[in-house]
Amino acid sequence: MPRRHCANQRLREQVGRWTEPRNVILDVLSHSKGHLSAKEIYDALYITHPRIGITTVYRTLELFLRLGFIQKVISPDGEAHYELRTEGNKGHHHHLICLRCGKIIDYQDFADEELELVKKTEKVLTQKHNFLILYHNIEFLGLCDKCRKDAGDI
Amino acid sequence: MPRRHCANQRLREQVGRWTEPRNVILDVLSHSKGHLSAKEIYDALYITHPRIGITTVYRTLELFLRLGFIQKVISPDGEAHYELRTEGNKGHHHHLICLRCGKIIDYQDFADEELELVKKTEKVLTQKHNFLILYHNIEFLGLCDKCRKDAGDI
DNA sequence: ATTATTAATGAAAATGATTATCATAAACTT
DNA sequence: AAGTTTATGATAATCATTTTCATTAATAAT
Repeated sequence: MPRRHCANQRLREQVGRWTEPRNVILDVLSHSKGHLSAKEIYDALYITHPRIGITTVYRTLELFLRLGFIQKVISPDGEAHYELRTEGNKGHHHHLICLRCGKIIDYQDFADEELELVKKTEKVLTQKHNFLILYHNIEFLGLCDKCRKDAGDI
Repeated sequence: MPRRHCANQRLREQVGRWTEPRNVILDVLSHSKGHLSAKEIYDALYITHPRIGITTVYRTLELFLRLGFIQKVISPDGEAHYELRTEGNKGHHHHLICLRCGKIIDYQDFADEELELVKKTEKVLTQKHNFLILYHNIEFLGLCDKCRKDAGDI
């Protein structure tokens, strides 16, 4: 388990045993900027750790999700992609998703208002629906630069 | 094809033939508030139109999506749900999604700022990434009222 | 340290949503 | 009414994700 987390009692309990596969999978996630699918993680792993099965990748991603280490983004075709969540609000970003090729672009240049608005909205919703909000996704869907050009056949 | 659309030349071309299945599927969508999965639509149909196959449901949803009649929301487990898109901004809403049971709650009480902010953000993003934004999703993920209570076993 | 206990792993099979195939049927055209 | 084209639906294929279960590795107990 990453050093910054192992002091956290609640996490320690949920984690159970911190194993090599978990270590390596976290490593792959932290050394790639993108939003990796389970398959992509498995492939990246396979080079150095061919013994690690894709089942473990799925199980580990589920664990990391529960622990809040990562975030899940589902692309338009329904495939799940995962990315590391950064500490605090540093690195927090939203997504631009291309409906044609599935490309995911991050953007981070929020207006200051954006964060405030989200906070405010969360508060209202929490009260009104008694919903415990853990995180949010904001995504803009459309066509990316490339696909705009060769999108005659949509 | 719904009367308000049949004057639209571009739509007419994309639609081709307006058939009974398409009519019925649109009907199911417009008579339910929720976010229906393909299976749910198929089941609803089956009572009155057992001859309509689930393949047609999928194909028709894809068509409606292309035409902009409906919107696709993918739940945390990756299953797609579809809902009618309303004219203009009436009925525009965002989602609260429960990570445990997958329940989707709509909310519509935006701050006025929300719409403005979205517009502003869209403009910035369009310019910066040359991305054509068609629509956006804002969703808050967490635990719903019910699941908060019996969530001991997460 | 060694053994016992328990949790994590991985191979293989199962699941389940979505897509592709293709022969048939329905809708338009002439 | 006959011919042409498009949509349909049954079936099979695909593909991401889950389940199952025997094996292995990590922690606890001795």
